[in-house]
Amino acid sequence: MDDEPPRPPPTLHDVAREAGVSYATASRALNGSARNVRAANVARVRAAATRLGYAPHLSAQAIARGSTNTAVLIVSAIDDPYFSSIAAGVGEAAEAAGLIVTAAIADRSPELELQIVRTLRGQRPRAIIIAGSRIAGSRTRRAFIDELDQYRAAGGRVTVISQADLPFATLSIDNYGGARRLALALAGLGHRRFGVIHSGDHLRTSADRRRGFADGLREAGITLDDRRSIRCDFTRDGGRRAARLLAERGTGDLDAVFAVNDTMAIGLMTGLRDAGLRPGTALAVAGFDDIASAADVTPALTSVRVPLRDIGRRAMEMALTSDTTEVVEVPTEVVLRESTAR
Amino acid sequence: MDDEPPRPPPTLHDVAREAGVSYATASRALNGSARNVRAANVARVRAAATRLGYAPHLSAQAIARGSTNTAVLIVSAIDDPYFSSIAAGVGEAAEAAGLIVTAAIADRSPELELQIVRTLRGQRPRAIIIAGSRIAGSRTRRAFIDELDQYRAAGGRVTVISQADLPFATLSIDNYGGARRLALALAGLGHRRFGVIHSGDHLRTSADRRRGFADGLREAGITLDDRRSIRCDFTRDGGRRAARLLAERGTGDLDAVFAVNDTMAIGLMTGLRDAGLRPGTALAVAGFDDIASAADVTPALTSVRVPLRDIGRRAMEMALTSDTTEVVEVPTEVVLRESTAR
DNA sequence: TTGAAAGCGCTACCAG
DNA sequence: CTGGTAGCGCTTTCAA
Repeated sequence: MDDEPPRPPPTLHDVAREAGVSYATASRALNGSARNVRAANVARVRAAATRLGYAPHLSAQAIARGSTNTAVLIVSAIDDPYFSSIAAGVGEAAEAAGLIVTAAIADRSPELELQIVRTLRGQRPRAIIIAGSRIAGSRTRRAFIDELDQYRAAGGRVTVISQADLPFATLSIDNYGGARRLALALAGLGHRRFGVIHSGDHLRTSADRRRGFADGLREAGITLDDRRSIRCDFTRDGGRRAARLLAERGTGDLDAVFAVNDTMAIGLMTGLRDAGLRPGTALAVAGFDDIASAADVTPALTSVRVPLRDIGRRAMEMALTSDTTEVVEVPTEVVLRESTAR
Repeated sequence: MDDEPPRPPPTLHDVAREAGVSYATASRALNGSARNVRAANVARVRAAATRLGYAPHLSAQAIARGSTNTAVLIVSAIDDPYFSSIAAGVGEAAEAAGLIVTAAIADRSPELELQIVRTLRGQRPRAIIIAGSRIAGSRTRRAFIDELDQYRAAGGRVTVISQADLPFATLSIDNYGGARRLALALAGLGHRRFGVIHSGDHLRTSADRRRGFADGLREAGITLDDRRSIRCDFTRDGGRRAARLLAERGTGDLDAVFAVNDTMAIGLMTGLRDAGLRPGTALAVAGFDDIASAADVTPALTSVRVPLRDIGRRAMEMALTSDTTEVVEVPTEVVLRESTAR
């Protein structure tokens, strides 16, 4: 019933006519330097715009001005506390800067991610923020860098989160150091026989955390036996699956497990419980990221704090200000809770 | 060191020249109907584009074509499992439809939300999806509806999630019914003296769930005493604060608490524990939404399942297909777990 | 302070 | 199949 043929939205032209002024004046009054327009006219134009429900065509503005008010954020998954916290920070900073955020989810493959960057570059955004990437060692790496270089050559800003191996401004999370200190702390608590739940070394974050953990243990005189590691998805369900495997193979040779992120660790805890093993008692568990849920599970999860929201905010700010390809190291902090021995 | 003056990105013109064909041919080969171009030329143009790192200016395309490939998603907070799950679904469907998603976070005020809709309408998106809104009873309501009506009059699609009181296509979550059935189930388990943790009735979702819960109890012959209700933020920390208040005033008159969403319920559980009260034992707790964490806390949280990701996906699909302002009711399902009596 | 008009990068129509 | 060109909605000189 409401199916009238779409009537095109009013243009600046319509507003000008309605207000009885010229096109140029209307433009100035609405979106330009209104101070160069007689007050009465400004009012007239504003009124006409409201009456008509005028909303400036952002694409037309972009093309005429030669610039946009857009920023692009690329994440691997938005329903993951790690990324959604970062996204919240990015959104906060974007709002402060008057930018609109376009979010892309690149959860499948490096190819898709490359494709996304290429497309989104076409938006001519002011900044591109890459949080979490599968590109690291992949075949697409070169093309990816080229794409972003081209973007930067045209005046675009790139900030990468956590991936210090790309030649762009980077907010580098100290994954290695955090994991290393976590290992030392756990050894200090008396844990000796460790397992690691990780996602394979193609995910840079997983690789760095695993390496840091192993090195920390080594410093404490403990050797990490790779046969006690389990590789699974970087997700809650990955963690659960790992728990099942662990339960099947028996946990007699373990007294603590480090999962390379909290989401996995929490899934692991639930999975252990399903298998009749009490996490924190039968087997200590530690994660990484210190997402909000870490403090809400029982026993509360030992983790390594990463100021994710803050990182998102700073990534946006860096993109907007820094000229260089500087690398800023974000410190991480071990947070001991009940899931590991006291 | 890398600070050369930005060289403007290559245009189609550059590509055409590089390929030795006309502007029009280049356009056709790249973004138009390539089948109307001799294969050799297509190849030449593609090669030139790659060589130059050409990416079509999306705004220019939008303006020339008169349409975009954009969809807009408005949420109240992205770092909240409720919204991020919906966002994941929206993203999934958007990708399938070849759309780019612009996400706006409207966490402050109805005014800001109105402002956002107005701005984003300027993007001329194909669809606007509103998930969670503070507009419901507010003063801005009329202006908000006008804004969206204008958008729709120009051929835009609007889908609202959960807010069945706006005159747009709606994916209505059965908040009332779910809460009502939850109340009946809890009464069936033997719980008698209930408290409710809510966020005030200006948040439609909170109001509906509270009302449904009260009505369900009434059917079971139980009267909900409003003095046992606590109003707090719609967040985890809101729930924690409620727990503190509850602990202070004493929980002697309660044997179960319903928090109007899981995030609050989980914060409540943590807060109770901090106060030395064992949730699920001293006091039963139930939530709403059945977010992933609900199954991961201990005791596992009784809740009402809402298929959030699915809702996001369907919202996008509805926006793209449905012509009408139909209202689709999404059923919810009570999930009993250990946080309530067995 | 105003209006006219030249673009911005691209699509699509019209001739050839 | 190809090239020329008139717009798309807006900003921003340039003159008046």
